[in-house]
Amino acid sequence: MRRDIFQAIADPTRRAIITLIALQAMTPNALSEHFDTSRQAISKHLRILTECELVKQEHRGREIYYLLEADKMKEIDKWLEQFRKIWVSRFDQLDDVLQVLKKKKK
Amino acid sequence: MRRDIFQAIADPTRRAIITLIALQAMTPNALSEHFDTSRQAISKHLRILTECELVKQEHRGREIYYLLEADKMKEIDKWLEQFRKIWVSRFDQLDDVLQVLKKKKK
DNA sequence: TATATATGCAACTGGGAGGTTTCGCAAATT
DNA sequence: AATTTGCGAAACCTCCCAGTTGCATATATA
Repeated sequence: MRRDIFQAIADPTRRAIITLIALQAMTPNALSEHFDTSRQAISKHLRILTECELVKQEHRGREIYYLLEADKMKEIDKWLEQFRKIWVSRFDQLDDVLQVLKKKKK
Repeated sequence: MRRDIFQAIADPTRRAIITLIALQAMTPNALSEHFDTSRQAISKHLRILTECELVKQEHRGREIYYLLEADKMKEIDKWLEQFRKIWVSRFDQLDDVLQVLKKKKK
């Protein structure tokens, strides 16, 4: 079974879970109230997120709080890095154009 | 059919395609030589990437060059933004720790 | 004009993913 | 001790998705 972070964030429900627990740790029950699916379905999503180490458990009595491992998100950031260079060069090109226009004005 | 950028980059082959054409525009044939799948399979991936506006076509004779719409990648960057705040606060906490250590040294 | 090349599209297939329902276990409550 | 509550795991179902094969179309070449 493929289990990487990109596959994990592909599902909109999982992205919503991530956003929710980014604010504060939550239990599966509390989470499932925010969605139109069963608690078990949420649990499956949490299992996947856990396997990707995007999420961590914290047992408190019979409740399990899930909290975000925000650092793991940096992997996506890292992958985006290669494209940021392109964005920058685009901006550079735009700068060049603006420089030319400036000179013409003078 | 769901067609969003997160689902698009979930597939490792599509991520590789994106990385390849980020360097230079390529045809489906040229692309398929980099993979262990048929040209048609690559074409399907390109279709999905096109529908997500992650990729643009450029017809030259009977060849079709695919080039990256790098700006579209910013959408991922945008989604990551909400977690960057958490990274920053983590760094701040680390800074605090370092400050304390510094003071103790003095 | 006939052939080779580059590509997209349709039909089919197997496996995986997300959902539900049912069950069992552990902790809290009565 | 009996019951309620919170949770995960297993079994099952449906549907989507990535892959293949075969075919149609358009452009270049002989």
